[in-house]
Amino acid sequence: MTPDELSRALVGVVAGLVEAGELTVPVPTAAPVERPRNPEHGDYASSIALQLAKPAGRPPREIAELVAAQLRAQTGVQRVDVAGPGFLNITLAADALGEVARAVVAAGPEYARGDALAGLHWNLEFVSANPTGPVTLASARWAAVGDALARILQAAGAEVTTEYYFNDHGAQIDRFARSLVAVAQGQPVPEDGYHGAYVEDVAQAVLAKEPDALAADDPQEIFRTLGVGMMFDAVRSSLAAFGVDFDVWFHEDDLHSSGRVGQAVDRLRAAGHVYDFEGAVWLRTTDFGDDKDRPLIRSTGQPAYFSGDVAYYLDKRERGADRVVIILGADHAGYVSRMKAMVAAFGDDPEVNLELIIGQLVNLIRDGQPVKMSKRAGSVLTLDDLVEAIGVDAARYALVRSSTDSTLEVDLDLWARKASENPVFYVQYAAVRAASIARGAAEMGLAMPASNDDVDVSLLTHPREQELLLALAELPRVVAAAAELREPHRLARYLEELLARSAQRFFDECRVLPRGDEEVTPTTYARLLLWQAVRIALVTGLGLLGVSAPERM
RNA sequence: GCGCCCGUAGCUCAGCGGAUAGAGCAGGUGCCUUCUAAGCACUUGGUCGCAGGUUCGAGUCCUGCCGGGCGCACCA
Repeated sequence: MTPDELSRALVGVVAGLVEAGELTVPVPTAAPVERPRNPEHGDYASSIALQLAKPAGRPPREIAELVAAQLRAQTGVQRVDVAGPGFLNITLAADALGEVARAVVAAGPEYARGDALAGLHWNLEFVSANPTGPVTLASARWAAVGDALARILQAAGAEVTTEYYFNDHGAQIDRFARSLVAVAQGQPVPEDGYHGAYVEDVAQAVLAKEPDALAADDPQEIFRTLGVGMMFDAVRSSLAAFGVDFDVWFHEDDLHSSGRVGQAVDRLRAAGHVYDFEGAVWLRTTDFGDDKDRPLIRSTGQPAYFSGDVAYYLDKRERGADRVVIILGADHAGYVSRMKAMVAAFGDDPEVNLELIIGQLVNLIRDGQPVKMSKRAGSVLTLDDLVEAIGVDAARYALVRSSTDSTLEVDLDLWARKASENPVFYVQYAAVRAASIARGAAEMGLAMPASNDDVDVSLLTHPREQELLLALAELPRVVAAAAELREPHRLARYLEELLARSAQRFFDECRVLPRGDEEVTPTTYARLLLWQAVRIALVTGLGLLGVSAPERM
């Protein structure tokens, strides 16, 4: 019996009591089912009686007793106690709990899937850095989080399109091009230009391709086109090495050249939210809660950066996105109100159609000291540097395992270690042990029964087995919660603190394969089935985070 | 000054209104002729920043303070 099934059973019990006239309350759509912290409080606890007390106008313990009496009659429920102010402490029968292992193996990778977000099309944009330099450490966090979130939303039933928005239009690009030209001419980079060592590399690469570039009519245009193209390739290649690809690589320039920026502005003007002032065109975002109005077209006639955002949002909606999600760094927190206002100006609901995830920054620690970053000197730490230092799996896991609301410290020494104190190693090692046992069984010629239905899962009564089964039962709920809250770190924490930990403890206390002349028993098969379930859950869970689960290490 | 985020064990961090607040690291102590000890167990360590409020119940929600991070352009 899974927690979801138990929740439905509780709702059914309440409905029955209402129908029988023993309880007068609106029947809830779902009943809370939690894993109690204290194991003495059973496998699961429900506060349903506490929540019904008020609408029923009766003491919670009295309601709890009514529900408990009915719940005890359910198959799979071994014991129900009323505790404290009115909690129901529920213990499942061993066979009902053991069925979880069979269910996981039967479902395979589908076990983690749900349908909570089915029917909605999500557009998820992340990273979206200017093509004026390598992918930075901060962007790396959004690559890891965004990619994991996309996988998790899909696992929750959503249709997801991932997008990268190249800001390849406007002043920053011009500065980049001027920097390339300056370097190519052997002159110092302009004050407002780009100073990293890579600028030299790109400039040389442009010259290698177009040796006469500097003598052309418009050298800056050649350096702009070729240089930006090279940065596109560099960004895509860094992300690909990180295991991140996008469904759509969107170019800001397309919005301008195709006229969609103009169309979006016209549409807002027709809706009455645009005005002209001192030669510039403004969106009256203050009508929708912004601090000040924002320019769409500058008095120079050049479109302001914001106009691209406006047209891009409209474009996403017109391409079918019900929910537009954008992951941004904390340095863009100031954009939230104008973006929300723009959504409202289009007549959409800013609380529904646009979601901005503002994530905090990343700091690196090496030898116990912060790794210093100086953008000015160009010594910005990059995604490539991080991958080189600790590898893709550790990098992705480290970047995804904390709430995006918290600034993140990544201790390079810790994440490079091949030991259990390294969280990603710990989780992967649990999966390796599962694989190792399956290999051992195969080498012994130990074949599972023809059907998993013939495995007696009621034999899984050891405390470590029960703990592990309860952990396995949580996976679908954890994935659903991570999707609904847009918090992939919940899945990582579940994997290391609950699933892998339970598996390691199970490994330590419960021998599976027979030694020497020991007999193969029904328990052997039950445990092999349990390990199969664990491996599936770990591989699936790590997969949703974009982290591999090796067969051996 | 205004806005957003954070403040939980010595350190790094979990904890979508539930019972006696958790994990890893660091400190202390045990367990390897046994499926990978690349592991496990035990143990030390908390005024959940402070003060009010909401309610059956607050680390969690609200208000105000204190401390830290990031923003506050006709830049992108």
